[in-house]
Amino acid sequence: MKILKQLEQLGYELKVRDGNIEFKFRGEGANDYEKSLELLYEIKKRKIRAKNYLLCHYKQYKKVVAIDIETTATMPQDGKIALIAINDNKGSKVVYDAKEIEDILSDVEILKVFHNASFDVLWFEYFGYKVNEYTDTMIMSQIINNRIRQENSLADVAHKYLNVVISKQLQDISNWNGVISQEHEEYCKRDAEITYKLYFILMNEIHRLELYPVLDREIRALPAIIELRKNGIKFEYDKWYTQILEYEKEKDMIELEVKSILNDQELNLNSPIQIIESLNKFGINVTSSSDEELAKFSDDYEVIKLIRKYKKIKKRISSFGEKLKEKIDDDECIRGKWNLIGADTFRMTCTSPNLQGMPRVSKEYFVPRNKESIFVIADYSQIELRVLAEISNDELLIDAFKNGEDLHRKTASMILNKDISEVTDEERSIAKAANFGLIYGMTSYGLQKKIKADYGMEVTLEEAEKFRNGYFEAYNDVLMYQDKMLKSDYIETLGGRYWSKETSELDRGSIKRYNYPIQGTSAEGLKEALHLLMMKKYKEWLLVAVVHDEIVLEVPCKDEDVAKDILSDCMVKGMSKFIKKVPIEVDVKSSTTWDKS
DNA sequence: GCCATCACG
DNA sequence: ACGTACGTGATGGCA
Repeated sequence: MKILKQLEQLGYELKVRDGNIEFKFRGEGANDYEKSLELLYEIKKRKIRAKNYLLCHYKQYKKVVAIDIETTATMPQDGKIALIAINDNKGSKVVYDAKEIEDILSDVEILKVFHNASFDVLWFEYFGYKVNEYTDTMIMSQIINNRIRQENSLADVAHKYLNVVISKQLQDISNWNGVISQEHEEYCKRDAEITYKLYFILMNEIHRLELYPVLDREIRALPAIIELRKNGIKFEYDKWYTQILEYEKEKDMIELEVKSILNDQELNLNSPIQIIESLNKFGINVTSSSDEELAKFSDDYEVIKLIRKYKKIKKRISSFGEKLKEKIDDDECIRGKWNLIGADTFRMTCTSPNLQGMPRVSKEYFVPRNKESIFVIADYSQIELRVLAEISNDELLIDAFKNGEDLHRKTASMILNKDISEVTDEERSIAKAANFGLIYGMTSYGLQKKIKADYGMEVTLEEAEKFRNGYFEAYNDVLMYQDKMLKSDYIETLGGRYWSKETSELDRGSIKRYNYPIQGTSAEGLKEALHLLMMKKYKEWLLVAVVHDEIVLEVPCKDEDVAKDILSDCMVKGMSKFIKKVPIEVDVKSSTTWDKS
């Protein structure tokens, strides 16, 4: 038991429970993480059943290495791996061919550390090298600092924790010119060394802040991100383009019409300032050119309807027209740059292009890459409202979901004090706007505007106010939840993330505090689901898109039914890790396009 | 480079 | 009296 003694000295508390030895870092003491890993590996070798729920759960590695690669392009289909540096506690070396480290990459007893693993692992896997057991110092930094888009580059993190300044001079691919110099090798080696050092420092921080479960979940979700980047999704651009040309014609016609009605030939309909000016001159007192503002005048002026339509079509053409062509690879697939932690709430994001924001009308042009395959598409039913039910503990909300009621209809019936069967479709629409808006702090004025913009329905400010009051009278615990969030010093998700004085604080009194636990928990449940899916899916199934509450798989037609079962099962199980008080429901279907229909 | 706007959830 | 639901990414105008 000498080893256990040593672990105790390193700051770990030992407990024997159910025949297992559990370790927990006390938060003080030496906590030499590198040494602890060695000791734990010794224990594992001697077949002592040891379970360390904080350190690494069941994972103990015989060795840790950090790896950094330099590539000739940003995406693997456009280039190759030019240089690989690998570092362990004995120093670093450089190799040019991934083949030389193939055994290390696949060894499940060696932990590979990358800074931004989804980049490096994507490249290795694209060229046929399996990478088992890896982790990511960039993700650790994002989790520790609760900052997502800034200060997480290797240079930033190195500066913060190692107090070293590293130059980015050689980082730009365009400076490489295909020639690798001694300088490049040193640069690459240095990055691997820094990554190695950072791993142990950041791991200590993760334990100290009790964020290991959060890290573990993000790391387990990484393979899904790599899949998304690797696979891409097929897009029938030529067909979409003929549609775009139609939109173009329509847009030009509307533009002429608007100009003639407003008697303003110089008007640029893309300029908010000019629209406001021109409309004011015409006698319509808009204060902004946003759709919500224009909606107020839509019933009274034909020209407003035209402008609203123009803006919609213009958006499609400018953001999703010819610009998409350059994003399409030789195999007709679009590969977005998916980010695992893109939002402050830890939602995923996607850029160039943003595949999470494709317009509904374009979805029917996204198709499986061959005739023998089909999309299996699943999405959570009203997930944020279910998370709200769990967190707020609101009995009415919980009952509604337990009984499988139509929540919007129920909300309308509660507020209007009438039987569910008597609720009209219009009333249901208002309740729907209320359900989605009020939980994040919408005012009665905002509700009024939203109802007009989305459904074209007029309600007075008094009616909206009455609706709002009625909502919180009915769902009283939601009001309690919001009040608690405004005042609390500590805001948390159900998956273990938190905002506090020590990590990062959310503005006191800010209504975005309502949203963070809900959107954050939903994102955590989705990542748990993605992990399960990656374990359970057949290897020929392709993960092609993930949009916050929706997962799209591309599977051989013969697997259609089993894929539906597995996908919805994983989604339910993943989210149910956190949501216990209400059932999780998933709508699943198969389709020859991404169209929801 | 920032702002307003609008695509998605 | 004032401003008025959260989280993103991409675009065009404007300075």
